[in-house]
Amino acid sequence: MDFSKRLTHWYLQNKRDLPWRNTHEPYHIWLSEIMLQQTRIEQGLPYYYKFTEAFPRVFDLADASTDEVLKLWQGLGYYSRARNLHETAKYVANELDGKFPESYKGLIKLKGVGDYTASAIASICYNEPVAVVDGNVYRVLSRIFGIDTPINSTKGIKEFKALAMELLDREDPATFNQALMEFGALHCKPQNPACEVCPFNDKCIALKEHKVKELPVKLKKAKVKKRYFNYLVFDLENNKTVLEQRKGKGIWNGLYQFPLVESERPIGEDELRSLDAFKKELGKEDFSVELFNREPVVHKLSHQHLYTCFWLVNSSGISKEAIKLEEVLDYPVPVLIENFLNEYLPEEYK
DNA sequence: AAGACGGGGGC
DNA sequence: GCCCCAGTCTT
Repeated sequence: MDFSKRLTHWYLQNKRDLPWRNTHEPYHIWLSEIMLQQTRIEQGLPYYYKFTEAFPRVFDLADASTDEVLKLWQGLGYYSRARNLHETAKYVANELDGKFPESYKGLIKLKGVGDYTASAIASICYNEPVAVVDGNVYRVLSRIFGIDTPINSTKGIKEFKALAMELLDREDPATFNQALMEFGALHCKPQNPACEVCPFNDKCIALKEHKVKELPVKLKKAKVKKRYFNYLVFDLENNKTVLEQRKGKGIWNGLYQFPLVESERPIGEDELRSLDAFKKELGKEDFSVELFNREPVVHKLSHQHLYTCFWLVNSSGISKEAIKLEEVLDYPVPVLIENFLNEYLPEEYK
């Protein structure tokens, strides 16, 4: 029996019932695919429900404010996805009359849509014969075919895409693509794959050569950097505080946070007061500073660890623009800030 | 070609 | 502590 037949047979018996599997509408497929980039289905699912309820049509998403979109995206990570999502929604709504491009070629021009997502939408919505290659596909194909080319090398990316295209069921690319990914997610898992009961265990090279645990091969990534954040939590009279929007290319672009003073290493109050960045925040103001957390909060991102201190600053006549404390939770903030607010804010604000 | 970009979960 | 997750964009 050929590859596609075996795979599809497995899929029809084992597939999960997911909300985006009950539609071919490009808006919903696109939404789910953007959300699921580098994201587990269990983590993305609640967000899919939130977005489809808040924005039933692409026009609704286009009409929202960026802050509104980011607030709903809060906690899902990789926030450039949310900004690109919003920009593409506005483009599709306003320039394309609400209709998504109907081919891989057209789709891949959209912001936030790369080879994987364009292939997924084109195959699922329009039955275009283009193969998806996500983390699941790399793992399944590298094992069954015994391919040790690094999956994050230029050569590997081309090689796996070509193999997936070759295997693709041209009659039903939508089912084939989803079946291959679902098989990787549920059966040919990173750890403890179910090789004993695998439909491919008679031909899997990795199983035959005892290389299941070595495949796929991936080039190692840069090591984690440590950073030291000092947030100035202005505890202004009348229950107000100060938030600033992060700008630029770094993490959390577009999200809000307390005024930040970054340091080279952990510091105490005297050192904090001596930093130029701190003086810039609090020039000639009359203020007191009190450390909120005895031990730094360690917030771990995949590429950096943030050692964070929250300093409660009591300042009179501050020149910064303050917002009411009850409005703080309306702003999109990093999980690090949200966690602090949940500890710090009085109950009546939650 | 190599980094940057989040947060959560498995072991 | 390290790896992975329905990847994309920038440098």
